[in-house]
Amino acid sequence: MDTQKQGKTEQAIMAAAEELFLEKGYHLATTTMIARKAGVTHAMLHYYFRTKEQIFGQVLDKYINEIIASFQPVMQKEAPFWDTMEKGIATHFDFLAKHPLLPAFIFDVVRFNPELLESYKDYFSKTIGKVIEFHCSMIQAEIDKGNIRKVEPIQLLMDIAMLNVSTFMLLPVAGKLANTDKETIQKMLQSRKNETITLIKSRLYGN
Amino acid sequence: MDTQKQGKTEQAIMAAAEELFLEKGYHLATTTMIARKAGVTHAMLHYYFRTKEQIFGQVLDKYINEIIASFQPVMQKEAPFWDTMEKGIATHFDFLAKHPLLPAFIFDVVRFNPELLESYKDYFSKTIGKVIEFHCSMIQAEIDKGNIRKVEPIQLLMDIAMLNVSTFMLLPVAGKLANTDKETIQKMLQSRKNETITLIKSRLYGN
DNA sequence: CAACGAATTAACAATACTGTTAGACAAATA
DNA sequence: TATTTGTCTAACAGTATTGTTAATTCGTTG
Repeated sequence: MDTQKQGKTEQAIMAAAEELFLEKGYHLATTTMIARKAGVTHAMLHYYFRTKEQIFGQVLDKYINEIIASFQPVMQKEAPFWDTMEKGIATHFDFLAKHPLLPAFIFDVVRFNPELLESYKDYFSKTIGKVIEFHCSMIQAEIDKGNIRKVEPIQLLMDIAMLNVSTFMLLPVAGKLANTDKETIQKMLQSRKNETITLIKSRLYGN
Repeated sequence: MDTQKQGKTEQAIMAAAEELFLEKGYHLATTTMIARKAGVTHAMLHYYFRTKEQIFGQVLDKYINEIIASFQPVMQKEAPFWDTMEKGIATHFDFLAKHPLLPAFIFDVVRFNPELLESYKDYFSKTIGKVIEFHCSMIQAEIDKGNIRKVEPIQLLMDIAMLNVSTFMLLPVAGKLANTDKETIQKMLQSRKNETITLIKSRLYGN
């Protein structure tokens, strides 16, 4: 809300909080660590943000808005069906590539601080919900026209979301389990975009 | 290793630890909570298991062995290619259905206690690694025979793993974000098995 | 029954974390 | 210059956590 010009200290705390909360989640990122990373005493954190939950709430708010914003540019009706789908998949993928820690962050919140999400639920259904419905009816229409194979639209969207999210959330984990070096993982990540697009295309067109 | 007949108390602690570690991960499941759930004082936990890390290690060990065991029955060479693939997907899916919290548990360990996994890495490549290689060469052979479309075998296996794991790890989270009731989610979960099989089949055969 | 060992408890120690507060300091303001 | 205001620090309080230990109970066995 009041993200205008904060003082240097406040900004430093906020930046440190963002990094640490994304990396470690709510409980494992302590106010003391955040303060140390920001180069101030932990009293400053409480001075500016009152409580840990407050500052976490601000970080959460920022990223939820980013997520929701990232869903918007996908909906333009004029483009041909498959172009829209492909662009949707790619946009979703690219957003995740820019924020690879975000899925785990949200996952943690759902798991351990679900009450913090209550206030966003209306917001969700009015934004992301709309995007899902848009795509579902678009897919259904294309089925009705006989242009693609019969699929459950919501299942197809889940396929896409799962493949994209797991690419950034699970693939690196599997990589660590298998002792894969970072460059290899990076290359794998990149190759996933086309793989997902191809997979979904096969499902719809069988080629 | 010595999972023979433990005393009642030891078993109760172990059972409570399993539940809580799976539900909350290493850091958020406290020894005090585990003890309370087991109906004993927390001193008993230290009496039987010495440290929190020890008891966590035992839980981890148990589940890693279950995971590895679950990969084994998939490899029988005689069956036709697609039967083997389909059975592999279904087996993987069914195992996850039986242990829906396991992916998040392992995810947590990789994130927050990676040192505990070091000792398993050899074991991994000698078991799961073998299964992956087996399937990769099986897929490659089928491509060479011209029976299926050209795919990167490892990508296909990642598709399967991602789709199955996300079904149990991410779908319920999405459900909570969207306020979906439990029965609906349960039905969605079940429908995912066929969806994944169909999706992979399309990719390989285009029908 | 006596005695030994295992199981259990309650109390304690040490540490870490969140949050508060009194006071110091500095810069703008009157 | 004197005052006020916002910033910052150091110290503290309160709680929760992991782990220890001395004392106690309980069961088994000689």
